[in-house]
Amino acid sequence: MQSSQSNTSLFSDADNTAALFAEVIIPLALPQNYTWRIPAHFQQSVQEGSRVEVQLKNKKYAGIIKTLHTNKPAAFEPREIMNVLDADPVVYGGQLALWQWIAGYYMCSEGEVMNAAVPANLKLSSESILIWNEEYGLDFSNLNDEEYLVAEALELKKELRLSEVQQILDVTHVYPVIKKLIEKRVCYVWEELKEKYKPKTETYIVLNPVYHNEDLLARLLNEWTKAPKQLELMLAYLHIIKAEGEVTQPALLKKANASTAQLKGLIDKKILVAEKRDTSRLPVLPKNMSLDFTLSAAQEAALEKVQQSFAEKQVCLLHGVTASGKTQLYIKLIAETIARGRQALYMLPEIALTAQIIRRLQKHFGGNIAIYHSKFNPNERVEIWNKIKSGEIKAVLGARSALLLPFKELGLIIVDEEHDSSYKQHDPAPRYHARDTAIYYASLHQARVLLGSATPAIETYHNALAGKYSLVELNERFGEGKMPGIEVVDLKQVPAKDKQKQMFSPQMKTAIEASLQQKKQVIIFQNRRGYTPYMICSVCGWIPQCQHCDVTLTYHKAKNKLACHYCGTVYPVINTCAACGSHSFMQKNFGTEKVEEVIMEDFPGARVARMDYDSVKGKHDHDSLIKLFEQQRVDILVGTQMVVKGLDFEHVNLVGILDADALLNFTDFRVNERAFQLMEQVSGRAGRKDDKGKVLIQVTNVLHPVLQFVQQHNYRLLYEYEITNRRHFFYPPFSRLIHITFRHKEKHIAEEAANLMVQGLQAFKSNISGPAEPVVNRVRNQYLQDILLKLPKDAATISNCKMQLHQQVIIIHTNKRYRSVDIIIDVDPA
DNA sequence: AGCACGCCGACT
DNA sequence: GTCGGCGTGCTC
Repeated sequence: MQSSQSNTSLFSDADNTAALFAEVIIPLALPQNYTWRIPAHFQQSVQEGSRVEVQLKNKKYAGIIKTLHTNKPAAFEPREIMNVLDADPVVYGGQLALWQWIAGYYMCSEGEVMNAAVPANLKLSSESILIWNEEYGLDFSNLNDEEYLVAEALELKKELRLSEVQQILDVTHVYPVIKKLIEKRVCYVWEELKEKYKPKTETYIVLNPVYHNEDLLARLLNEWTKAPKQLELMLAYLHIIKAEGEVTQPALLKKANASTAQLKGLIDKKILVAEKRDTSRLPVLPKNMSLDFTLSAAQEAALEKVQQSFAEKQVCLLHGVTASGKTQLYIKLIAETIARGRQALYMLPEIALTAQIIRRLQKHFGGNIAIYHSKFNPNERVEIWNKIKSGEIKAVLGARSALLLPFKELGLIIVDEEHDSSYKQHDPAPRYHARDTAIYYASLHQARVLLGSATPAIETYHNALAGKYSLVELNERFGEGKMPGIEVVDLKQVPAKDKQKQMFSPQMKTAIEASLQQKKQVIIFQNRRGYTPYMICSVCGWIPQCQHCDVTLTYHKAKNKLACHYCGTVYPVINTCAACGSHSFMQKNFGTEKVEEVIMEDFPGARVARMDYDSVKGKHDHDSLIKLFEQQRVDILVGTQMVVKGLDFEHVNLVGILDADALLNFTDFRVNERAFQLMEQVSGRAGRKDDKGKVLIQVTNVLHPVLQFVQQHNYRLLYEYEITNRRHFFYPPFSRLIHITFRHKEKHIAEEAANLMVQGLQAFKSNISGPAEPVVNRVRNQYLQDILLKLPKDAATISNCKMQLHQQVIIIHTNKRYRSVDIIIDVDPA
């Protein structure tokens, strides 16, 4: 990694070599990139995309060179770079261009993008080390207590890391004390930049080359006198090496059943040599590919359509029902991309990256495919990074962050479960949407994007119908798979003997019993966690709400607590009405916790498990619960929408949706879209080959259009319904409304910002023609920044804010505590 | 991200 | 008075 400085003698800094400068990306949220000078002796070794060691303020960083140029900055005198860290660039120009676009589009710094893209072990920053000043002597009389403590430790150990000083002192006092110590010349500071990536090494045992001469070797063995154990080991070694070609130290010792001392003896006698070699941390799989399956006629036709569409359009939406075998299409397309000599990226939402899909891909692509997601450790990441950069790895299966890997020649990006909201990164910048970013990336590099989903996001579907993307439908289940029959149970028809017992209609009960009897499995879907979604005072109707969110509090029976499902605050159970003082509350509705309890009462023989946010905390919980269910060690799985992410279960033949009204009774169109997606996805879990299965939907509003669409499995109808029945459309294909939230802890400042925004947008409004999608982007990119600059001095904090674009909602927030002002602006030109 | 500097309220 | 919290500005 360290570059050589061997050309130093060829160039002197006084040489008339043209002055060279570098714009460097530092992995920090800096307002812009800064420029360093390249001293003459580095001019041969620097390249765009390489890491350089630079000093910024008092710290050293490994930054990445974005551009090299000869324009000397007029406003300041650039410092010199201190070192070139890479002989070869760590990223290609393609990545740098993508970073720039992400930074611009999602309003963050390129450094923040770099932070998200580059493995931690490649983006080092310095650690301060205090070095004892030998000339100081031992006179500690002019030091105070804290200074004395550090000085004493320093005198003993000669140097201290910052973290060690923090252990000695109260954390808040570290810097002032160090400052004093430096002033008093007790010590000085050294900034150390360390390469964190360490290759993994293994010790190989090789024969001293001298004994490659057969005669010499024979004589050595024949004339062997002492140490019979060593001779034994020696013979074993020769045997193994003949069979296997090479052998590592632990393997040798194990196979020869020998001790380290015996081996050491042979090494000391210079007969054998121990050699440390770098090895890979990644599993080594054979690099052969096997595509040992055939596509059905429907799949074959869809594949052909996709391939044709790529000739004219960059992006293709593959709209295929659950279990239609989309993955097999992907595998064919990946193989084809590799055959063309380009790389392929297969993206999945993190939660869907299960062992099952990983094994499946590895079976077909062996060592040509790498897996990449947030659970890999930093060293492994560096190795994957380098292998992708070199082109050794041809395909990657990963979560959204895999998009930022240094692909050399990416030819195909598959975005599976394209509608999944976890493609949008929310919290740390860059707040990018991996699907949209993939599409941009493809346009930069003539790659193709395949979006796959059984329930496409409405904006994707719109783009497909509008002709921006091509559209391929796959409406048939693969193999003998049949679509489940969907039955709606009208809860109004269920006799209301006991309101509480309406959880399961007689139809639902019969169906569950039938499934259990057939030794099949059941999924019960209720999209509310907890025990009781809200409690209501039976005297005055008061409902406990969260102090921060105005959201009703859900009762959790296991924890015996009330919880806000919006902000997560937990409250003790309230027994007294805050409005009238009564002690009588009614529990309203039911969540998964209660469903589980009722099932255990009603179906005593059945094994029940619950899958929701509360029951599966760690990632392993999710995996192991899925495994349990897969192995049929659970009969009934109760869960929230979590049950739809993950896998196809072979033995499920009944899916029950207990309270579809909870999904349907919203006015917001975006929620209808989600309701549809959820119901469609849940329905897709039912039925397989031999048994087409059944979906039972309990609902009061049986005539709800979304419900009817679910029954017909027709997304297009939903889409048209949404257009013709416009409601609150905060969304580009239809919407001219922009919803912006301003947040600041001083409400009047948020209001002021909102007012300025309104003025700006109104000025903008007269220029609008055509669809609103570009309008939103222009407003955001152009006006928002102007507005922030125009804010009064009093509101200067706003200019320091972070902006987050989520779909078309722009949230501006500063600190943890804030008040918000929402504005909804109609930018329709009419 | 760090770190310095300046402002303001809370204390020996 | 001054200590320490937080808000703000700056880094080639």
